Amino acid sequence: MELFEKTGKIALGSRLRYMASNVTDEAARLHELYQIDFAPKWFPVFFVLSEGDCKTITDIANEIGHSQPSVTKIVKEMINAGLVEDNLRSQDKRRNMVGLTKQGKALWERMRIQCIDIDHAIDGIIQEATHNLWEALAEWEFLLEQKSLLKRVQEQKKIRESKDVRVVPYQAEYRQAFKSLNEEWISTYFEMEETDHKALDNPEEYILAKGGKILVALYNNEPLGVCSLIKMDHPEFDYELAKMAVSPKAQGKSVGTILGRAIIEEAKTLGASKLYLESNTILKPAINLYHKLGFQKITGYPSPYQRCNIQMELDLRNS
Amino acid sequence: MELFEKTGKIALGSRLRYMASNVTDEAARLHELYQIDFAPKWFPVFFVLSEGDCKTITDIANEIGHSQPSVTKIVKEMINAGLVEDNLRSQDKRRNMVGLTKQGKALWERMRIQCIDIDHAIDGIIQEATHNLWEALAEWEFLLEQKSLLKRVQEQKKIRESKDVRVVPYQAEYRQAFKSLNEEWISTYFEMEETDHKALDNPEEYILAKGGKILVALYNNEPLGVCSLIKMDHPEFDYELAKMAVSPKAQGKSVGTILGRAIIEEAKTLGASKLYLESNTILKPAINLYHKLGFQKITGYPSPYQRCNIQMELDLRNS
DNA sequence: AGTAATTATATAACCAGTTATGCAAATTTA
DNA sequence: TAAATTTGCATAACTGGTTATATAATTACT
Repeated sequence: MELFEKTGKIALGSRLRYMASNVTDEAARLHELYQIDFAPKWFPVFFVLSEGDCKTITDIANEIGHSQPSVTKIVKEMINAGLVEDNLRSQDKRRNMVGLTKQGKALWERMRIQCIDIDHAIDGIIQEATHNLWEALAEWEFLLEQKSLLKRVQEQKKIRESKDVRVVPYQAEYRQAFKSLNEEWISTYFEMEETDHKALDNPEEYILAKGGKILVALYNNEPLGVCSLIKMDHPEFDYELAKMAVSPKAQGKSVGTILGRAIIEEAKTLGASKLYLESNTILKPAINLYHKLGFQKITGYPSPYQRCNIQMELDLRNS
Repeated sequence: MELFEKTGKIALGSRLRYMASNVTDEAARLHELYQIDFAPKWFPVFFVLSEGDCKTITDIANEIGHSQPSVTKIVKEMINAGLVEDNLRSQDKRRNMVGLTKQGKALWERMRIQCIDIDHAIDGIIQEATHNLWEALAEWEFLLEQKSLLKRVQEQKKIRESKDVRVVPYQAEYRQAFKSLNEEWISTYFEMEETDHKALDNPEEYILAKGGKILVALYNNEPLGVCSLIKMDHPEFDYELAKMAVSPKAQGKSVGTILGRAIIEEAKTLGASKLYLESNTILKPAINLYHKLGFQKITGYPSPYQRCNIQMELDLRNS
């Protein structure tokens, strides 16, 4: 199929289905070649039953990775074909124990020969090819079990989108965003306090004029994250990292990380040696982010905020 | 799936189907991730329409390798979703020209980004894996087009079965087979002649007693092929290769070749230096076999058989 | 020009699987 | 020990495809 070269790997599913149906069609004709009256779809059930004892419908389904109703249907067909018997010995009357009939066992003996021929034929193709399809499938089953395709694509999306996040200094046009993004999370988890209102209603005066800094993260020119450094009058700490807020719309774009790293760089260029922050352990993603950025938990400083139950610091002289 | 390791490569079809369904399921969830209201099965149609102009149902079906009714259904669904318009300009009123709507084109632009992420994600798996599934599929498509799986298995069957063919010297128990196998082909294509009756009714006297040899090919102890060397009283030729017959039941087991090689070996151990045979060009498979065994066409010797229109020789001193 | 053959599509019926559901038997819990 | 839950299976309805077939429009052939 030429199409697959054009679409790219997004058509992997279609390509697999296409190959599967080709192979299955040929398998059907193979049974004719060996003059065996056998539907290819019976094979997995037939195989597990050939291993010996009788089994329940559900056990077979689990072993072959089909749904239970699918096995029920196949077993019914195989009973009609005389290959399989059901309701074999079991005291549990819900269970339907299924096993091969004499005829089924005899057919299996003939089938094994056919399997060997097919195995050789497929090995032949593997020899001819430079890429081993059989091994590739086994490997992919493993790799996708480890980390699903969905997860892998999600990661790619994040990488791509985070490339489109720009961090810019605060300007008057972002005052509304600075306020609403912060109000959103504060009023969701806590109550707005007096100190919040002061800083959010007039950041120019309460943050910038006092030597602080505000950064805004833009995605498609829309402000989706904000963050500020507030100048502290403290023997140890130069700035407080505060009023960090990221819109829920921006999830999965690493906006928090990008903004955090940018504000730390900003602090460094301002000549800061130690940063301080206060938060609440209820905000798990935020705490995780601070940790990732290098902040360490500290204790014993007074806070103007009621909601604060954790304090952290970042020593910039280390890095 | 552990099963696939146990069944061997005969389950290739199942394994492919299993992987295809896994990948397709994840694809469906991917569209959710990107908040696109889109059924994965629409993708091939959507893709070919995105390439530009509108197309007929049948053209689309051919391009994506689906049946025409499948495309009819998909197009209908996409019309309901507002992505596609039908009955676009065409003077031929049988044709249903289909193209993307504005909305469809807009969706394609968003989708392209998604495709890139998926491509990257799949490339990532390919990097992790040692066997390249994508390339393997492309290669297999090519190799199976060159020679179908059916044909390849047929070849393996032939190789295996020809190993079970045993060649043994003539014994009285094979007299009936020697006669009937020869009568079968002679009376199908020609008339039985006087010379035939003599040799077939009493091979001990007319062939063996005169220093000739008869070999019988057995498959599962059943005589399915016969062949004889008849001592010639001739300055150039030592023996005539004659009364070679293979049952139609034995087709695809290389019985003819095996028997031919055996009788040539026999002639060598008898010290023969040149073999002779007569046949008819109507028997193409036989002539091919003689050729394969090394016989060369010659002319100008008298024959007791009416049906003979070609004569061949094999010089044993060459090999 | 009229008939026959071909083409493009829609529709119906099927196929190999799925999920959803209901029922009876068995097991667990109170 | 009775009630609640779980288990095993059959059945029904759906899905994404298929083949077979009917019909209308077009083209080819007297």
